[in-house]
Amino acid sequence: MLTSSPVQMAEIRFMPGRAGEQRFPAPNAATQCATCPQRAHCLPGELEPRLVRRLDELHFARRRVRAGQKVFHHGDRFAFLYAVRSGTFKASLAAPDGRELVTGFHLPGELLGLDALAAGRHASTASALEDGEVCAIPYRQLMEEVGAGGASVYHGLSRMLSREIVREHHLMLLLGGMNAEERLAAFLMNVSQRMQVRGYSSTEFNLRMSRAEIGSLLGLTVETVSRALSAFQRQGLLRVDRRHISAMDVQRLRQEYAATVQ
Amino acid sequence: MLTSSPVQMAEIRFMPGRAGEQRFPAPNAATQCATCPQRAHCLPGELEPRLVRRLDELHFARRRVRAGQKVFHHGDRFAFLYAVRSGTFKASLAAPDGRELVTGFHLPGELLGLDALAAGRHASTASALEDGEVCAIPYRQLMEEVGAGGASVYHGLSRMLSREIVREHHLMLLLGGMNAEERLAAFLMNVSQRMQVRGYSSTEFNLRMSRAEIGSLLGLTVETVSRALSAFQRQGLLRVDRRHISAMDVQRLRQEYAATVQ
DNA sequence: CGTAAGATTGAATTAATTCAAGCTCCGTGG
DNA sequence: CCACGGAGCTTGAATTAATTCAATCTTACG
Repeated sequence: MLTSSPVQMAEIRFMPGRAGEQRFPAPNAATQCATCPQRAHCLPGELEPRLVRRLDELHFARRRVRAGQKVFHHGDRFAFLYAVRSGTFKASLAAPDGRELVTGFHLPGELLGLDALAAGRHASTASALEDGEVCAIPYRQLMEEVGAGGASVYHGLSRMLSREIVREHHLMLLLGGMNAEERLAAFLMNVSQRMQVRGYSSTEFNLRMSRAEIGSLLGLTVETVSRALSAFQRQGLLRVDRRHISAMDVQRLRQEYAATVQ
Repeated sequence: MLTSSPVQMAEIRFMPGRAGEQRFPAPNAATQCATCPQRAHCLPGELEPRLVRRLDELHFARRRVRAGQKVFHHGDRFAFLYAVRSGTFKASLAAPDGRELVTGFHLPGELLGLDALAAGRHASTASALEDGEVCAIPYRQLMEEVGAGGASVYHGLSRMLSREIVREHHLMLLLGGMNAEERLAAFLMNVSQRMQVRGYSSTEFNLRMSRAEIGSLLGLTVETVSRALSAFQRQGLLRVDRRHISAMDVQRLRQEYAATVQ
């Protein structure tokens, strides 16, 4: 959802010269799943090494996406799934009244477009909250891979689909049964945990999205989000400086707002 | 979610003698997907006839589930997906504070347990709102089918997973951005539409769940659900008699509560 | 027929929204 | 370089929608 620093993140991913930060400093590293720093959290993380090599033979195209640009728009014909390679992305729906409803924020390794399989058209819109890159996975080719005996590719993908369902269950739980501060606490703990998994600090990070976008995800207004953040700061649970969160006391946050995180 | 009448529903499904209501009155009809009245809305609906026959060779076990009984409980080891064959089922999560949070109601043809693929354990609990039957689909065997070249089984299943994601998107949209009456209107229109797809009346049906369960799904209290229903009745949008809804004016409901339905 | 669970309705309370004002930071152009 | 302007954020006060509390009613079921 957010990175402790955009510069740092870019460095880890795109400067193969920096040994120690990248485990496989192969010359052409960045274009292959096998050597992608996100592979553990991404589709290949679900596959045996043999199949990852096969996946790489598909040569996924990488696409730069500038902040604010869309990866796909709802209604677009579905041809590719997108894996976030770097940056933070926002998935959203158009509400009947025209408003935009955020359904999730996506960090490196996560897939975009899983709701498109149902109807062959994208049901949501994905856009970049900061400059980033996605890998375009041609769905048809991926399926041919399944046909050619790579049934475990299917396993990996369906597990990611299922994971998305679980993620949304948690969001529903939050929307259906928690008050404003519990929602925000759950959100922050979720971000914290996902940052940690990716090797970043769990107590200090940058929110890449606006208060309004957080509110949209959590079913709250901007003002309520802002007030809740201020309240947390007043209680000494964290420090807020614009979009930078620091000194977050995850443990106290958890016990005071007994909320499950993804 | 609900049926225009339990008796009627049972008859259609389990009395092969009643010609005209059942399109394939084969002697042993009920045990085969190929002749199941729900097949169009279920997994086989996504598959070519050849594969449906193959699916049938797996001989899914049917399981009677009495009202109130569980199909599976969250935390259970995942081995089967369940297709609703008859009856109405409720999927729910245990909230951190112990309350039960309903995540959906499931009608014949819909799958239960799709959230279990992610972790190999059921993430939710499914129980029957009335006596009914489910087909237990052994997931491992289904996967072997994919391995043996039935890649379209994969397609069908992933489309159903994706559809579940879309369904939950709509629910989130509802929870995040609508007021009480809009939520209930969206819920009723959703039920109405699903009833219609299954060949029942879209303007008259029985709700199989309590007001509390509807409230849980919609993020509202029992009282609020009750008040909203009364308001609809006062406006002449429908008639309520306990759990029976009749004379529902879908069109007016839609225009007065401009809400998208699944 | 009596009881308990579910549903309805009203009144009081509260959490969150809406409305409104002002602040801060950032980029742009004078 | 600094001022200007706007977007995003914060804070306060008023309003409102929904919850909570409470009482009553209905009906399904033993």
